[in-house]
Amino acid sequence: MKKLSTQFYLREDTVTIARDMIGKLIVVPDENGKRVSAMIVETEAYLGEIDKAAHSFGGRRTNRTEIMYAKGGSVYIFFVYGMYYQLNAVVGPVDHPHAILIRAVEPIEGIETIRERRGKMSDKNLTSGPGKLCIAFGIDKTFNGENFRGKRIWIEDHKEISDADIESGRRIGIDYAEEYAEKPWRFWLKGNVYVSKR
DNA sequence: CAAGTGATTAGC
DNA sequence: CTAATCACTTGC
Repeated sequence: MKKLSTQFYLREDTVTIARDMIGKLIVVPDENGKRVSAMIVETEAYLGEIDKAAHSFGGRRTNRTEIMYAKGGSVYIFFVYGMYYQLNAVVGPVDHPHAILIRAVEPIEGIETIRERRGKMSDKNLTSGPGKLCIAFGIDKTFNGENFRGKRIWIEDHKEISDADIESGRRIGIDYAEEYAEKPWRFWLKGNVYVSKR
């Protein structure tokens, strides 16, 4: 399968990109170069300047958010709650600080490696949340600033998903964002068991 | 259901 | 400098 084009990430309609990422395959080779991959089943769009839930709201530009201002296709990793990393794809042109949070994936290749990294955990809990999938892929702060067409991590075409199989709704864990907390900018694959609970 | 954990940020 | 907050997970 082939890596998604730069063009895919450079579009300015962040919500559409979030929807289009459902069904794509994330690949992160392990320490031996073996493919570990998973299909994206849940995403959330964060619309930079205008979105109170986004780290870059109001054009906020700090060490952490700097990478959101880079070119679409860049990898944005941040750390929350003192223990977990979150994987995001920066989208849009330079100085357009939008990003897509990858919230849940379904393991496809290298499941044994994923099970090992996750410890004694039921299969359904392997990658069904943004912090979980980072552990499953071995993603940490050093991935921040990488590119989704690079060697450590990339996204490939995998499966076409029709609109009938996609649901959308409000985003999770951003109740502080007032009117933006209600925006239906979360997308998931209908009925998939790896979609995060809550 | 609530604790845990530490980077990040805003506010002095 | 200090204190509050946080795009979550797990084990009780």
